[in-house]
Amino acid sequence: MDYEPHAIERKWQQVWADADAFHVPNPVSGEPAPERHWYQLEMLPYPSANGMHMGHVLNYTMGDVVTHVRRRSGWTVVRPMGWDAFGLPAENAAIREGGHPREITERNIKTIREQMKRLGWAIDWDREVSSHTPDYYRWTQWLFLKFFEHELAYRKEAPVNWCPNDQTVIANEYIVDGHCERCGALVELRNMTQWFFKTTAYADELLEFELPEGGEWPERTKAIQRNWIGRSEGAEILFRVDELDLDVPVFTTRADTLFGATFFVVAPEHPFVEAHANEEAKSYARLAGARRAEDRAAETAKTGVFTGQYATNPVNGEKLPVWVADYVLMDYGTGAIMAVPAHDERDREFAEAFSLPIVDVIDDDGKLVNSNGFDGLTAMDGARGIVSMLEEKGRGKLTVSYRLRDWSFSRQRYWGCPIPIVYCDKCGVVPVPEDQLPVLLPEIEDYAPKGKPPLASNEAWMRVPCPKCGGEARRDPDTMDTFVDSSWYFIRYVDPHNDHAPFDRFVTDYWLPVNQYIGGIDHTTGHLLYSRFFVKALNDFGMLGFREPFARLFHQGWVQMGGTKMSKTKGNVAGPDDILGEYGADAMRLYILFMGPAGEDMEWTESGIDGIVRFVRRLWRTVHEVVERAPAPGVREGTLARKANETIAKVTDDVVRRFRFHTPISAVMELLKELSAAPDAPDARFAAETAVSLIQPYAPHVAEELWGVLGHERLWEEPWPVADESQLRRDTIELVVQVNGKVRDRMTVAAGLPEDELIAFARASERVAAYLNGGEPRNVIVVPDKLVNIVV
RNA sequence: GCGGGCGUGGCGAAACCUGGUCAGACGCGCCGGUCUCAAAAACCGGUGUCCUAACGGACAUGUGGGUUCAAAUCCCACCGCCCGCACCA
Repeated sequence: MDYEPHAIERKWQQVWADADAFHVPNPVSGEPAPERHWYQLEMLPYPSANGMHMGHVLNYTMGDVVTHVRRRSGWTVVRPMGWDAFGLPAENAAIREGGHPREITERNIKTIREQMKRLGWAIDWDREVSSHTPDYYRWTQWLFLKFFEHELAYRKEAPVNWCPNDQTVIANEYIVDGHCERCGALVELRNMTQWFFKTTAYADELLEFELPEGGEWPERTKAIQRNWIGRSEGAEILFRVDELDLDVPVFTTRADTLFGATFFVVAPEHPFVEAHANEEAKSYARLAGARRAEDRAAETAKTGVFTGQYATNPVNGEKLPVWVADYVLMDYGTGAIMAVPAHDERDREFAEAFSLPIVDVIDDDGKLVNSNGFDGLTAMDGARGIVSMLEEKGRGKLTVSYRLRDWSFSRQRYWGCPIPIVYCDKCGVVPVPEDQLPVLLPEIEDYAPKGKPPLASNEAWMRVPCPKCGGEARRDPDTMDTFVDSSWYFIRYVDPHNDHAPFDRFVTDYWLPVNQYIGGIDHTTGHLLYSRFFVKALNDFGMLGFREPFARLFHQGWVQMGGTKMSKTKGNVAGPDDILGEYGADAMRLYILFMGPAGEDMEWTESGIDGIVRFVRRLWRTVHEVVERAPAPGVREGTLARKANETIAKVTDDVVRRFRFHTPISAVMELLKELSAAPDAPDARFAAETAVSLIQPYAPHVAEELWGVLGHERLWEEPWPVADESQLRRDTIELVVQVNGKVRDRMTVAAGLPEDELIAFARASERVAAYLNGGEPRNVIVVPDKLVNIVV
């Protein structure tokens, strides 16, 4: 019988579906639960119009291998799937091509779901959720209300990117070189009232990574998050503007250089400018303030204007001119700095551009000079001394500043989760009561923003009685950032049908935190950080029993084409359909994992697929040959059996401990090579069973079929093989004999010999004798059962 | 500038975690063979570099140094490449 992948794959996919093979029910409260349970999760996909690309195939196949190996090793594994279904691409497609974002999204979901099913992944489809359905976003809204209640969601004015031509807010992704990608107009900043999550309230804890037991995150991911949070310790110091009887605080990490401050700078957006600066400074600030920080930073030359005011240095009473300049950022520190041109590169550039004085206060040995009583101190001691002196006078204190900003999640778009808030002239900001959730996303005709969010044009939807006073009120026309949806999907996954709460505490206590999370490193400062924030907050609300969502984290490498990451705009996207059509799912799955280490970037090429196809055919042919020619089953000793046991040990260790997915395939290839050379050996049947069993997580369809050929059934439930330790031991070993660390001979000797006997063997070697030249060894090193090194 | 990572054949890579078996498993490609009228497929064999007719030998894991009886593997420095952040005071 020939190997026909498509027929086999259809057949087994149907069998698994009929058997509900990968569905895992939730534990029932009060009943004893299985001890070893595992939550296997890969980042949920966005339902793109192009279907899956190879990165998805890699990602989910890896998760699938882990799922199968864990399941068959006695773990209860939950492995759900869902859709990050809101978001801009579908809305833009609707504007461009007509249709409704929902229809577009659901069509895409259907396509990808079918691809996933064709790939035969062991997904518990009963748990499928999609963020755009009312029974999901109802709970997104409910959670938002909890954050609002706890004052972790709040409104404030903040600048957004605004395209003056299209009259719309635009996302960073759609800005190219400071211009609107669509129309080319220069993007401006415009202040709007927006919703924020108070992520900064958790800044210190987000730095901690107190992972659950067995948890491990890549060092680089933690480094990126730490860098993003950007904690720096310094001091806040008050400078007085005597004329105005006003204190203006600055943040500095270099209080030791305070005596070197020669001028003072505030950011263009600093309230000081509008209130106290001269006209020239005000007009400079207005212009600068309308430009995006990225554009401001792109300019190398320093610009700024003197405000006409002077601030007094609290340590020496010197009057420093107050400037406004766009190199000072409003949203870091206090938005004002003391400028020390002698010891700060940016301040120096500015001082040189505007001929401001430069005073050295740190000498070449790093000691303070020109600093009154502090001369001679090290920088650290100087800073400490200066700050404590100021503290006594009430003019300064130690403080910490963060780079992390609160998370702005208002989006002036249609295709997202409505914000369950109404605005009442009498009552102000009023949350929609829980029993009125969900606030349904209404059907509208036109998604194009015209100076206001699309929902704002829907008068019937916007007008709503105030939940508090019953008077006329209006809804919030914005929707939520899709990262809100994905900040808790992994919690909903474990209790997806719950219709009286977002999730049940008993169920989440059982499954969560996620044991193994797999996804792209590009989500480090977005989704991964937001999810950690959500979990910490929900824990503080008493809704969850843990504080970190993901115990182990793994990032797959990029599948690239032409040296760059696949992307639609570059047109270098490859999906699985061609390979699925030509060679089937098993070949696709094996091939994507065989390409190289899953954690490293790889260049997509089909050039190696032949090797995988040959391997599968050879497995097919060999198993059939073994069934015909090998004696009855039962023999588990011999050369092939030893190799089989070694392969079991290797595959298991690689997948479970090392998270390596390509080397196990090599190992099974080796086993198969030896097996195909002796298909009639007494232990051939055991070797064949082992090869089929070990390849099952990678190629479940053909493995299942061959398992049947070998006379068994339900391989997906078959216990994962365990290496027979007694078979791993060898009676003889190859003794390596080195002279001065170079291999000069090797010989087969009995295992377990004492050192002196090994030395005797080594010295008896003629080849070794030739290198010894009759001299006496200075030293002899023996590694039992391995080698003898003779040093002369 | 700050932070993280990677350098091994023609190519993807293995061995690095846990120092020890002439480094290069497994696969691609290439070369040769079997089969065929021929080709493809399939199967078998070869394939780091250099010297040699051969036997055999020398060299070889980005560069330099260190630790060690022994280094691709551990440590340090440098070079090259990649990624993240960045006028963050």
